[in-house]
Amino acid sequence: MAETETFPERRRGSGVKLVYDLLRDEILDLVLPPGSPIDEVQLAERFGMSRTPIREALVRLAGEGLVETLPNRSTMVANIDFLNMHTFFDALTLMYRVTTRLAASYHQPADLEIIREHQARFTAAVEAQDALAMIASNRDLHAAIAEAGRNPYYLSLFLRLLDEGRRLLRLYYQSFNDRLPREYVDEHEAMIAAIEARDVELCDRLAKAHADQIVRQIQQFLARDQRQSLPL
Amino acid sequence: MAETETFPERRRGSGVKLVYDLLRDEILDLVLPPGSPIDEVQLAERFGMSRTPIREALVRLAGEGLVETLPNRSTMVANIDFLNMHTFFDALTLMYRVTTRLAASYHQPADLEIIREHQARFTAAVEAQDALAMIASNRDLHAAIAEAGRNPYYLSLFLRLLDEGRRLLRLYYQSFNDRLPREYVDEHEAMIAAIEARDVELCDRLAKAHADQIVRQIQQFLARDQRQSLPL
DNA sequence: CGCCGATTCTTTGTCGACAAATAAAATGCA
DNA sequence: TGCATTTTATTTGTCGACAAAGAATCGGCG
Repeated sequence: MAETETFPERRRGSGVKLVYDLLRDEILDLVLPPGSPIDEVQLAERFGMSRTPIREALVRLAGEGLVETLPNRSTMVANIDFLNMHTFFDALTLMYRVTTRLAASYHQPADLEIIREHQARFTAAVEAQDALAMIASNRDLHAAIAEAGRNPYYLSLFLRLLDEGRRLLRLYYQSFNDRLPREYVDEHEAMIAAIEARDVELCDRLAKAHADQIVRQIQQFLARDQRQSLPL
Repeated sequence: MAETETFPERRRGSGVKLVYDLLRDEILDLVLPPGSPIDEVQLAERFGMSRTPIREALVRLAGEGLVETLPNRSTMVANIDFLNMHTFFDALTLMYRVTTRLAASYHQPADLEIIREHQARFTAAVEAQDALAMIASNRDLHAAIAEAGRNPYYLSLFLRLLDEGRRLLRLYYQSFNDRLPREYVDEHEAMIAAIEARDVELCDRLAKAHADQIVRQIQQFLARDQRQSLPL
């Protein structure tokens, strides 16, 4: 029997955010795998609230493409589009480059502190061989760099891509312990130093190399999967 | 007295889309100027439906940043952020370039037909000195080019930027008749030809030049406004 | 006359209920 | 038995109502 969650009295207006955040996490962590049906009444019972805030949370998630809603029919967790993965890689690489460049130009001292905190967490995760923590802190680090670039348009697209990537990496997180090496820590350090030095061109090169490496790694996973699923 | 609109019997589920599309148009056409308060019950009466679908449409619009919602307080049409306009120009220029490049690589014959249709409409608008039609068809043309590039991530960001730009251009649409010259028609023709020739680098240069010109034009408007609003 | 607190009023966030739309099950017919 | 059609069941989309949270108004006190 599933453990019953209990949600204490909450303030008016906090319901949607609660549901939204939790659902979003469960989707990105693959607790709710792609294609899972989402039942409104079931969620309403689980959170102890009416269907209205649930629906609002689902509408927001649909706006970000995390769930898909067929009219008059159930909404489900969005699938991962493996066929057009190259468009994802292309956009991800470009956003890596652009946000890092802008960070070099527009960062302020407080930004670097935040960036270094995330980098410290990433380093700790690598040393602890904690793949899930690596994925999370890596994402947070690059999000912080994008924030320092101060372009909300790039930031929102980048966050969307990073989250999609988070979901993708979770698929293979078991394989990460031996594949996310200390090398990544050094690459991050180099990028942070280049940002601090405000060296835009160096940032661009480092970001591109970093992105390429991540893309290559994911593609390895994908290729391995496709080989395994080949008909014999 | 305002003319009463009448909305005939509609199919279940079509309500939100109706409200969403109409509100969106009214916001982008500045019928609802930035900062306008949005009253749910008023909209509910106007459309002859309950507040529930209205709210869902507003949530979607908030997800795209077209309206801003303060908790427990009225939601209003999002303001135009004139202070950070450069981030908008930067992103717009990059998306012009990237989508045109991709169109050169990935377009198919049917895409070119659609693109040419929009270009024909744009040309007609220029000859008719119809500034509003110019703005609309110019947006549609570039959206079609982005579609031909087949990257949904770029496309969604680009659409958002184009719509924000549509709102911006409406501010100055009276000044357009003498400022959107035939030159733009020729630039479009050159871009379309470069796409057809699959010349990626040429597309990049043309797109950048085109974007720069549009940015310069908007900046002229902005500068003129700021001069007029200078304290004397 | 002006400032502060209580009261009213407006608007939002949430709820439970109902009806339409579709899927699933049951029934009839060949 | 297999297929088409009706019936039931499930789930969504919409509604009207109510209560909480601010904003505006009013009244009291200095």
